Amino acid sequence: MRQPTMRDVAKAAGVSPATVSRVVNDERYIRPETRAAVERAIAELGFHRNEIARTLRPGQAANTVALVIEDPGNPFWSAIIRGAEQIARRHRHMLVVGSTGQDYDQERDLLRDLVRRRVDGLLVVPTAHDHVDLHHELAGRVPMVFIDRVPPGVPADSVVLDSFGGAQRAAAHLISAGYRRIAYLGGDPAVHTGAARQAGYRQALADAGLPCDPALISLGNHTVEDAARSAAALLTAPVNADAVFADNNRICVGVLHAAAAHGEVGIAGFDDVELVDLLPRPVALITYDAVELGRQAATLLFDRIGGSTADVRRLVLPTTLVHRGRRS
Amino acid sequence: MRQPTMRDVAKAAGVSPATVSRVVNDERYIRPETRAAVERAIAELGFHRNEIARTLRPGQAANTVALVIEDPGNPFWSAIIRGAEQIARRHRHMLVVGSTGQDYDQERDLLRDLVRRRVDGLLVVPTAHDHVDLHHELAGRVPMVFIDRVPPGVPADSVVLDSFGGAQRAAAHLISAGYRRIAYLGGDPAVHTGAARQAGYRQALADAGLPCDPALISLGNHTVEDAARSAAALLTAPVNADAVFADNNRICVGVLHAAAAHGEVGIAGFDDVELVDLLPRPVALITYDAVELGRQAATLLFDRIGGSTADVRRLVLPTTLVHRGRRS
DNA sequence: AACTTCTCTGTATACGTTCTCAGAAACTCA
DNA sequence: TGAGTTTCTGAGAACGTATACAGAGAAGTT
Repeated sequence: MRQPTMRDVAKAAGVSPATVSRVVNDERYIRPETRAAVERAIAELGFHRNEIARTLRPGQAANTVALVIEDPGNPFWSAIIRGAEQIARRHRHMLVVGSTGQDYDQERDLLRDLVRRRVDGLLVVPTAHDHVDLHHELAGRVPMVFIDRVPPGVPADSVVLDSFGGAQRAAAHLISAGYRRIAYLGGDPAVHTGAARQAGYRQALADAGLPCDPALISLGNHTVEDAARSAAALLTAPVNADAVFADNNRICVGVLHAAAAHGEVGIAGFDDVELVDLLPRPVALITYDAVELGRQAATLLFDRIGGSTADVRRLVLPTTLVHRGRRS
Repeated sequence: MRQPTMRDVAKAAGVSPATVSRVVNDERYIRPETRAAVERAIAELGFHRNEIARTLRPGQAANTVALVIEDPGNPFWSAIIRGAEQIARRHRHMLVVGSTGQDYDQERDLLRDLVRRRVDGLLVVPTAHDHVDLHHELAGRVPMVFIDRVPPGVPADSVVLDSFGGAQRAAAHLISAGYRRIAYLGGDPAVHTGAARQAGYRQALADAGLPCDPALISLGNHTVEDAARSAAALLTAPVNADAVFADNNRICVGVLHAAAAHGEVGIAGFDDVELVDLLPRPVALITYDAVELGRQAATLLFDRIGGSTADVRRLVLPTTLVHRGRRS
């Protein structure tokens, strides 16, 4: 399956490879008959310019940016893909999506591989682990924008959500609805958003003068099933929580499953979740524009690729508290 | 931001570029001190081998396969991504994901771009339009496997779901539950799965001796909102459907929204949908292993990349009818 | 008519890597 | 000690493309 080259096209059209290159790049100064002959040869042979070889020339960009996320199955990340893709397309760049599955080794391999392939820029959701040295090293070699989480001390742009504010508002809502024993269900405590959201939750409790019972805090819930198990435990004796704040959409789904077996339970969560509005119970959710998150990050990236040397920028996107679900 | 090259490393280590290449590729016959010197220089300069240049050499594969899907936001496609990625990783290949958004022009541009970048193979969910010539042309140049939809007449492997059988079973279930005016809500009628599912639905009606009222058929529902509007119309006069079969997960969500405003409505749908099991109404769903779909397709692809010249293979994955939701 | 400018095309080189070839040094075995 | 083998390294040629340079012919200008 060897692909035809410009040399093959040149031979077929009876011209030099340089002329073929000129036709392909639509340059001036080509006799119409020559152009026609070359185009005929291209069509006949089914020639596709080898973009790999083209990129090798100095000054030729790969016209590719990469997005490294955790799991494309989560609607949060896939919305970011859509946003980033919109902007990449606008800049006539190809978007390569890779996923890490929360595994640092995979993130490292993937990022190295992308740099080796000389992508023009990287959009990265770092895994939890603080291997700042890798990010630091790469940030110096290729334009890079961090999404949702910011490795401390790495000089690169970033776009995150207002995790603290959102969580604080969600918890405050539960308090004002009369709940007093509000549990917090989180994922990996090393993830920065988790820390920020837990802090917001604590702040809301403190603002209301409520004590923060450590028994109400559950961390390390990585899957829907983890969260369902943890929530079930928290909602029964001896903890007896009367409400739950879910750190993210996966955890929220797990909590909803667990809560189905209980009566009155206050539920709030970070991230929007589809179909929650049809559930027979009220649920408060912190929502935001995830597509915009991807767009903003990509916009920052292309600004850097374009040569911007502005100071490091840290965007924080606002969140909104919405009320889903219905009183049954 | 020029990246250091092997030449730079060679100069820094006081050896020739060939020796650097040998160290990087971990070849035999290198003096330990030489190796150490080169490795020191690599670390010092932060050298990353240029994979682009490497791929240019004849016989060197890009070690990249691409997956072209419609929309990464739909859990159906993202599950396929996961499956394909598992297999790609196992074969030490990078997986590039591109999306077409159901737009044929984008699919064409994307596929051309991928071929130009000399990916080793393509996993493609073709858009609805029957531009078979493009697929035919590309299938001759690069190993290709079609997922979920099969362009007619293109000599390439494919993996699809048992759409006909699944739809038939779902419709038969609604009939056996006593419903008689069962509506069919579909998307783009040019999509092959849609045609197969509608055929399965009609077969079930025919098997039960039920007439097939054209007023019960609604096509062209591309979004959740489209489906909700269509379903609302079908469930009221003059059509007065008493049940709905939803062609895919997006449509099913729309139907669920519309049905919330009605009393007793029989609902069945193709694809699984999260949280449906917590809804206060029974819903029958046709489920399957979407991750396995991606795995099977990638496995076929790597088999071809490995040089297999077996006859064209067409895998059909089975589906299961499950009962979600609860009687309220 | 001589000169300049414009149009068109080919030759040759470079991009960063791998790999063949070849040569030098060190080791083995008679 | 001499011939053969193994270990190590460098020079140089590709891979497919883009481009600087040069050159030739045509057209325009003085």
